[in-house]
Amino acid sequence: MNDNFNQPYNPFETEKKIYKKWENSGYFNPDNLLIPKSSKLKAKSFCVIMPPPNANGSLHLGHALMTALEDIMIRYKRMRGFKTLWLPGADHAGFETQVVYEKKLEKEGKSRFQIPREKLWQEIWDFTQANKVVMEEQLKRLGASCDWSRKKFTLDKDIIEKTQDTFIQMYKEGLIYRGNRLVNWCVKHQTGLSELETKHEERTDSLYYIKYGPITVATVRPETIFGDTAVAVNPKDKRYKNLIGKEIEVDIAVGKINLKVIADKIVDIEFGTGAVKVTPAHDQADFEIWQRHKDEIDGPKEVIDKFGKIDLKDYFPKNEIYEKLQGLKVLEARKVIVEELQKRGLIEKIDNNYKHDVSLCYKCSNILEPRLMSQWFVKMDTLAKPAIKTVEKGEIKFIPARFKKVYFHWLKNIRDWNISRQIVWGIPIPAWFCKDCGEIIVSKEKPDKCEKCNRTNIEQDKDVFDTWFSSGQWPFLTLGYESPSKSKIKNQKSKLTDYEKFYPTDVMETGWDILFFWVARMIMLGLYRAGKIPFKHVYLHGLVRDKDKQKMSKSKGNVIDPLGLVNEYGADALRMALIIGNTPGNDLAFSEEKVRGYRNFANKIWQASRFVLMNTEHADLRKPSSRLTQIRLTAHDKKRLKEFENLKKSVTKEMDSFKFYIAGEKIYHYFWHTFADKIIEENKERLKSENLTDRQTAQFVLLEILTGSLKLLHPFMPFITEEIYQNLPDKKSEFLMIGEW
RNA sequence: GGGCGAUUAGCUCAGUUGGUUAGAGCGUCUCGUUUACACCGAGAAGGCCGGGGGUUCGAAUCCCUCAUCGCCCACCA
Repeated sequence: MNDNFNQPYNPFETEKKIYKKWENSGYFNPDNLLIPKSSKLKAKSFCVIMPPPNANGSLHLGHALMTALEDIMIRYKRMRGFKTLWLPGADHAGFETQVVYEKKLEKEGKSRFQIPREKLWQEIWDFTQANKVVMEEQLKRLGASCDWSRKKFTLDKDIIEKTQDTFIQMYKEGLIYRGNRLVNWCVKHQTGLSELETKHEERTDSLYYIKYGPITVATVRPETIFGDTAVAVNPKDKRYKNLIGKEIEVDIAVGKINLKVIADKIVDIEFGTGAVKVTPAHDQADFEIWQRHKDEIDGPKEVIDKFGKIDLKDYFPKNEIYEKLQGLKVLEARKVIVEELQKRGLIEKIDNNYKHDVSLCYKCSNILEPRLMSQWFVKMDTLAKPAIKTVEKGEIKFIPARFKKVYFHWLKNIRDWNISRQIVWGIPIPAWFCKDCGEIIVSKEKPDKCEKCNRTNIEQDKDVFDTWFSSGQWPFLTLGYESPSKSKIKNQKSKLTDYEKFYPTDVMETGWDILFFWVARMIMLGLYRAGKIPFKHVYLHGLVRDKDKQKMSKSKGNVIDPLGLVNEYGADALRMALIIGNTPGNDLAFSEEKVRGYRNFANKIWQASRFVLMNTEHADLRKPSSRLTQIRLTAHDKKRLKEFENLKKSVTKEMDSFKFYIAGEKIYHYFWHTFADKIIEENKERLKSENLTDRQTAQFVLLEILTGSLKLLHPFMPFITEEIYQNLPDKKSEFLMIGEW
């Protein structure tokens, strides 16, 4: 018995040692993998692009789940003889990271608005680089068998350039336009957001009924009346029939304005008074009403500034009321204007129990202020159609399949995508503006002069891309996609590129919560730019919750650090706890007890292996010739071996259909309750036997099943299985990691 | 307002196209110091498979309906 087998099993030292060995072996890199001669699969490839974790903190349990799932797929395919690539990376995560960094600054009593652009950018760069190092170490501790030689960052030079190329190409083809539209503006973070970055919450507010001359309108936002440009009613509403098309004089305290009454079918006759004030600059629905009635009514009048404060200077002369309101925040202004209107007897009634939804910033939960801004938009309908089709045709499969419906619904109702962000942390938009004539020039390099007026007063768009615009291109960018013209020249003679070998990738494994943010956009952008789907399968895992099914959050104090668990119980145990009983698409109730249970299992594997090896090391099983002559399998032995073969088949089947939670449980159950509890027990007598044949037959059976079991277990519990394999008397390959399944 | 999911043992969940007495882990209880393992072994208790109706020789599984919970989407001021 060799000294390596201390007990109980100690994962801490073993796991670090084993990972180093793997890493030094080079077998994480598919280029170094030899395809076994016996494999019928030849040089088939298998590729998973890791969802790049945000480089703004350390890994949480969700990342550990992602790592476990993907590593299982990768290790399984590698053992099945595929040229297997798992490509790691990290995401600069624009807005997310900037918010994290801002919070850090706030704690130090600083504000990002006081730091010059370039300096802030450099600070966040250093911050993310430091985080990347930590994250990579953590991935290694979890056993991730990814190819570090190919790791990518979303701000790598080539990624930035190719992201910008896509933008330029889309602009040229009319898929991207600059539009002056209402965007979701976060007053705190001072940036616009896409509709996916908003959340909705029900609020109880007051609904004010305000007299607009002969008409009474109902509104929750009386402070926007300064920006009114019309009153809308439903064309079928008899009450207002003779007012449609006429102008009415409205007293709005700060002055009097004339508003045209228009008919629009969006107005609900039943709601309120059936009449709506139209404020195109500060309400999405009103903006759209204006677009339908451009000829009849005035356009947007902005009376709220980017800080969420009232600004009347462009539209009203200074007077007493003006002075009271100017510069007030929205909610304060609301009080003041209501008071003033009440004084004038213009408030008909107030419903204080009005329930409605408000849009909030998904990060800070402040109410979003719709604001009129010039931004870059991606026209989505053209991109969405092929993305729908390819899933309908089954070229991309969802696991679980029900997410297809959610995907279709979103794509069929998709709205144009605002990709401009008013932050510093991100990929610069390759666009330039002529300060003299306003011409827009889309180009990576600064143009010498304006294409239109020939003057040289040119400045770059200060905005950066929505982070999902770059990560949406991740699969083909990380694999080194080159546009066809370039790649032709380059590869006439040379070997296949990664892109040619691995794209489309095989599986995209990620959380269902970013189905729209990321998965849908990768499909659209992959089809658009590379002309091919980015992946064949989408495996969506759920959220890791605490044992009471509560969402883990810092404020609740129920966050569990995966590395703490790795240190205490080992990565193998943590991986099992995350995988078993966890079906795709469903959230997981996670508890430390579960990890402890699988730590016990790891020890079980250790002890059983120890027993088998203790009883075989002097058996001289190393020489096949002696083995063959001394072994006589009984009917029962054959039954046991057959039983294992059946297990292997069934586990293989589950692995191939992405049912890792079942595969893992089957092998777990077999190893503990069949191999350890039954097979070892029933062979103890024979191991003590005087009869050499009996003894060696028992040794053979135990060793055979142990080795096979280690293989089946390896994708799930890579460390302990490799460590034991290294101590086996006759191992066929250098590592279990590249052993034949 | 649309849509999705869930409801199975005390807890967390499986149950693949309908097919014997419905499974696992954890927990509970009883027994056991058999030299691989107490991070263990042997055994046990525990379920009108949310309610109601239907299809079927047969339903946890298919259909309808109701209830409760969770989630996503949506420009009703």
